[in-house]
Amino acid sequence: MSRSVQSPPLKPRKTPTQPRAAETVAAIIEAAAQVLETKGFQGLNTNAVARRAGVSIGSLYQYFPGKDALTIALMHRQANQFYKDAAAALNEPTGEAALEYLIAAAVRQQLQRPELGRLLDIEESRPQFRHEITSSGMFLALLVKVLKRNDLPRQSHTDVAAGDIFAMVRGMVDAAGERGESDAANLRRRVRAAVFGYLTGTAGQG
Amino acid sequence: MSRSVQSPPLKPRKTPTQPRAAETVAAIIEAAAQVLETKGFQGLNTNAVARRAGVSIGSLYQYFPGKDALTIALMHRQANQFYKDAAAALNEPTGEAALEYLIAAAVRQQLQRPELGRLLDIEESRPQFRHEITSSGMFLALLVKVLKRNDLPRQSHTDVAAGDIFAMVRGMVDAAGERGESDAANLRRRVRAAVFGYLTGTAGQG
Amino acid sequence: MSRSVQSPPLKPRKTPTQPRAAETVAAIIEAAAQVLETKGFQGLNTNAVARRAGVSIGSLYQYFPGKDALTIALMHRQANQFYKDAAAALNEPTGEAALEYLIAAAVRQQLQRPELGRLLDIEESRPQFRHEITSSGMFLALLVKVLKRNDLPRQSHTDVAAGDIFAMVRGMVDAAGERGESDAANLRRRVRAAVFGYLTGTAGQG
Amino acid sequence: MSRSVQSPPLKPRKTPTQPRAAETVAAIIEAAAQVLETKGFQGLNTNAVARRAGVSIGSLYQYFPGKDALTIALMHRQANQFYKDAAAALNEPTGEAALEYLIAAAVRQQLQRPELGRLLDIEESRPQFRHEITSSGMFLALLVKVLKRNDLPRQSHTDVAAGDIFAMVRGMVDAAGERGESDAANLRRRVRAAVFGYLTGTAGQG
DNA sequence: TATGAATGAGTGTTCATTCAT
DNA sequence: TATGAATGAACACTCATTCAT
Repeated sequence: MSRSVQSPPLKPRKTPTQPRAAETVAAIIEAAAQVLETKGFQGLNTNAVARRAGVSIGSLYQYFPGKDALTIALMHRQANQFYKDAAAALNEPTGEAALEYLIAAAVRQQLQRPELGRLLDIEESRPQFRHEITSSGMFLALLVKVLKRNDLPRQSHTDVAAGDIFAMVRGMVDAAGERGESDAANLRRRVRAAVFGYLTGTAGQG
Repeated sequence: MSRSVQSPPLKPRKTPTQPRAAETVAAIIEAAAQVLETKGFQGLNTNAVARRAGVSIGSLYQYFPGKDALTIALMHRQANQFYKDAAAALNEPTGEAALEYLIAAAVRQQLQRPELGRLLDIEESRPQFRHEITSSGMFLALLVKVLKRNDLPRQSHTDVAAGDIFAMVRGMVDAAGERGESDAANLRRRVRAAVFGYLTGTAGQG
Repeated sequence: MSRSVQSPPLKPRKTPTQPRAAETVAAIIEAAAQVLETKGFQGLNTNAVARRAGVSIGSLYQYFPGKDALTIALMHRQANQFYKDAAAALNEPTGEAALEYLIAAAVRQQLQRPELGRLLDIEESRPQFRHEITSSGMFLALLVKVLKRNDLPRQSHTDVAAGDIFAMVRGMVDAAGERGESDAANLRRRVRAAVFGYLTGTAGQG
Repeated sequence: MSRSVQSPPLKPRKTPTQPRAAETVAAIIEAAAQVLETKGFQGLNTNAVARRAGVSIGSLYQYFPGKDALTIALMHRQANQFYKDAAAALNEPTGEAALEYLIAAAVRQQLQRPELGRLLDIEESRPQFRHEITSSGMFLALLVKVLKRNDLPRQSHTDVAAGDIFAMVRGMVDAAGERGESDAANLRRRVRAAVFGYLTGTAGQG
């Protein structure tokens, strides 16, 4: 029939109760990740995802009300994964250690599946997705907390600094992943240099 | 017919010699820019561009062999514009001044049409476009030259440093544009802090 | 991508200027009529209509923004056709003659393409179509005018009477068409009996 | 799997003997009625019916071999209900009283659940359902009997008259329901005027 | 050369129906 | 027997591209 008048649904359609269903959902999300990695945005279509997941297109729509909801689910999965790792930063004794941990977590996440991370970073900026839970959102939130620690150079506008640092880090790790870098330690060192250099250079200004 | 299976042509179909044709080409490219800015990737389609340019879809295809060629032409236009401004950096007496100039040029370019710049930065990473002349390419090339100046902290791998700095700067200015920042001086100052902090922090390592 | 957030468009997409386009539009509408007649509501799909019209699905969507718009165009075509015939009723000297003319026009319209008329009568009651110009709407509007003539039995509520008569006539001619009746004169006579019987029976009450 | 290519089964799959099953069947049919009333034809799908009935889709298919069978069951339920009321018309002493009773029953039925009645009237005309037991069928059958009574104006073709009257009445009560009328007495009066007016007007002709 | 009508492969989504558990 | 996960044909609609005029 005609198009829906409703705004497109973004939330999962049903929470799978049976284990089989949970497997299906996970398989679909992972398939989406793989399609995105290998075929890019253009190749990411619901039929391709269903095919790669080894399920029918109908099954995909049992659990995701639309293509966007699928993308969001993937974002959430990545955000969760990142958060599990990165949240430990808050346990570090010093701000410096916490910030280093956060950088390390970002590098780890990115070098694990570089293309996926890069493309999801791009997706996150689409208006439809602005308010979703994302790895970037997690990163930024943790960053704001860490930057308020005493031992780090005091910023006049913590949120601006957090935004800048987030953007720098994301830019650098995305680019590194795109170039095929795999030496995490090396990348970590360079990102640290940029971040701490920024903090020192902006301290007290503003 | 259907979309070509062959690798589609990316070069302009004809170089317009008559002034009338040149105007048409320019109008189409600007229309593409406006559609991209206002409607995003999804809204960027050849019919919409032709309509906004005030030409028929047939005319568009007279000058551009396909959608990608149009995008590339837009990239080239922006790259040229940027280069005209940024190339003057090489005339600066010191490396520091040159680098500052380059940063300023990047900030200028970005704050002028933030969404356009941001979206084109994304487009540039698509495999089809990897080898095209882009603002980013210009920026990176100039950066490599500038970083070799004597007065800047020596980097063990100039190209890596250039890549990092380029990524940082792009990340920061794109994010600033996305947030709607318009204070160029302020942004410039923060980017400078990041860049020089990075250079200092990485100098001699590696 | 995802579904439109707009309410579905019901108006024609472009008014054809070239004669070729006008032909195409007419062919599509007639094809819709034929598909509806032969396959019913369930068989009325855009692909089938395009196929029967001998045009591509793309052409159909050049002129009609959606399936509903196509149905509406068909309704309008039938309404126009009916109105051209039925409006002459107002020229009749007496109310009785006018009413008879109107009935005759309704019978003519219905026996010409009975199934089409019947199915469109049903379609007209769908909420999406309630405010469109339809044969029924034309009929009802003319009826209201005619019933106010002096020589017809005065009704306490002209609009109610018009509604009733309209419903009776439509019910009878639809049913006759469904049964395959083709004797217009006979049907006309029976409808007349019902209508004038009603008018006499309700006159002055209310 | 896909929709059957065979002519689908229309009869209930099993006659429920256990009271529990009978309840389930009744719940499903009532759910179908409610979905039809609230969502129209478009919203009437087996999953929605099962959900509203509070049973699984699998259970629905235990009792009904397909969607059409469900619709038919609903038609039969309404036909039975109508018949229980309307059959008493045959007990009336005069044809006139019988006919009035029949009209009253039709009005009652319609004003009780107007939208349901209207939509089922439409469904009944679909080829798949032409030979099913329906309220309309019951009405028509009773009408034929009543019209043969002596005291009513003799019709040269009783079946044609019955068809006409049935169509008039159905048209009027459906339209009244659609308009939201609830004054049964008033509607009854107008329908009576139409019916008796018709009988008088056609008497002896033919 | 310019126009815009026409094309059709491709994509998102629905829903009747099946069947393993 | 009841459940609900899974299926896939079918259908609405888009958009890059071609070509007759």
